[in-house]
Amino acid sequence: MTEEIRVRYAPSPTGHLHIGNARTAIFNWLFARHYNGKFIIRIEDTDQKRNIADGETSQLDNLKWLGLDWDEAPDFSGEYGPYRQSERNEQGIYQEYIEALLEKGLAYKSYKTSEQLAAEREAQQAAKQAPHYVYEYEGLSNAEREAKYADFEAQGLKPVVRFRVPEDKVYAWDDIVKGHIEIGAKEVGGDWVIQKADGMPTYNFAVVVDDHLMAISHVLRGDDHVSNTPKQMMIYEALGWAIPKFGHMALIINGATGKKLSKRDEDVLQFVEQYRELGYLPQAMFNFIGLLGWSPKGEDEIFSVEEFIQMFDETRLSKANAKFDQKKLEWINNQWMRRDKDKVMPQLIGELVKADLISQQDADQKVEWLKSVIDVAGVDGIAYTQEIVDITRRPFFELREPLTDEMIEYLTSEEGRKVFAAWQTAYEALPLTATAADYMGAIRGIQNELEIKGRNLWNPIRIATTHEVQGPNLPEMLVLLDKQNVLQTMADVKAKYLD
RNA sequence: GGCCCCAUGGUCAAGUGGUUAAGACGUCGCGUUCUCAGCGCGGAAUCGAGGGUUCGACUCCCUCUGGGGCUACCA
Repeated sequence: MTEEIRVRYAPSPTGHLHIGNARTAIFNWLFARHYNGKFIIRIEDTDQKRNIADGETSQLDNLKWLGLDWDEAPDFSGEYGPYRQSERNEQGIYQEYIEALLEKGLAYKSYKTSEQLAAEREAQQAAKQAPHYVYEYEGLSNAEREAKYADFEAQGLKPVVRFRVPEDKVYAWDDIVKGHIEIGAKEVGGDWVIQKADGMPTYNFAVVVDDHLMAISHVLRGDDHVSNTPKQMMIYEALGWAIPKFGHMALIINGATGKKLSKRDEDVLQFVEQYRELGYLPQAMFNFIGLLGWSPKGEDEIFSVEEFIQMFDETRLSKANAKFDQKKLEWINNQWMRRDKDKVMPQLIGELVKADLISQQDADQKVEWLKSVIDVAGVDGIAYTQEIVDITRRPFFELREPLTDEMIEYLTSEEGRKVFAAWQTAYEALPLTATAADYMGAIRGIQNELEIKGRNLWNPIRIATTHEVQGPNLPEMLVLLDKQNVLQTMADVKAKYLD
């Protein structure tokens, strides 16, 4: 490739950053970074009704969080700005080309009302025809058409501008991911709107003007844009512009519904922000998304962003839709948490504070203790940082109360009582400086003395000290627990269940 | 309905005419162990169907089936 690679991610600020959008952004970014090209962000905010206030900032913020950066964007304009379509519209950029098309007779003004349009469509459907726009000025001369315009204007109607589709043509391109595709012009549904009644350009028109003016070389986007491509090619052709290379990536699908992941699917967390809040790591999200619809050469699964850049190869993009696999995401995140344990530690501690298990002040003072607690509880088995709360809550921060029937049974059985008594004595006798090995020694001592082992030995001890029958390695936990508290806990258990 | 795309285990997928059809997630079993997690070992599980082409098809072609996308004054 000789010309400069310039790709873009062009979100509309109608919501927060969705997994599907994030993937489009990531692959475009990888494409740019791998080939030393430019990555541009353009905001497509031509639907004023659907724009939401923090849509743009939220999208950019989450993109940044994922580790992306950009060469040109609304917040630090490059030489092809502005990068917001609303601003470009204000500058008359689209208007200029709409007028050019109007002048050449390649587009025209249409005054049909939405009621008329709906009626036409209904009639067509009733007649089992594909919905299709009906050109209203057939056979009229320019002057006659202008006269009609004036008529409609006099009635106070606002026009849209429609592109006159050359229906006998076939639009074909070699798609970067799907290969050769061709679609007949008559399939686009007739003359389509390029400028809305409010003066805003439509997506399919603006995207062409902007991609051309911004010198975009490759357009990598979702499969759902395939049928837009012929419309866009018409505009390139009508304006005499070179057509960029297109690549249409397979979509991400909701495993439950089998449909394109939609913002309305509530069974799947699908905003990057939601994962961020649960404590997924950005490099894990990137890793997971980067493997969705793309596969590397070897057998590894865990890659850094740098490795992705280095490995990127657009020919390995998958043509088949991929289901979103939450379990795999969890596994990948787990791998990253373990790999970057030290880096994740502050975040893990933060979760405990957020969950009110400990105050910020105490947390600051007891950092080393917290690290040990987290270490003993085990990061190895959790999917995301927020889960650290559940696995450390008991017995490090609060005891289960009351005991379950199963626990009471372990405790009050004949063997249980013996173990409890022996353990109470042994524990009291151990010094404050006792190590995990010392605790283990004491427990083994009881085992030998009473000839009780396994659960019948361990469960009464666990219950007496932690109110649990399961949890991390007990000797290691005991080191971290406050001796006075544990003694008190044992005394309480004894008074309540054993006396 | 029309047009377009897709099709390897439950999921992500490698594979580009000759392979024992990789690997990962998940799942199941065994082991380690007081339990959970982890770790180790092992197992089950895939080429949607039918026709061709070929000495030989998961790989190429056709048909069918199934799935998905689009079909707006949304992007």
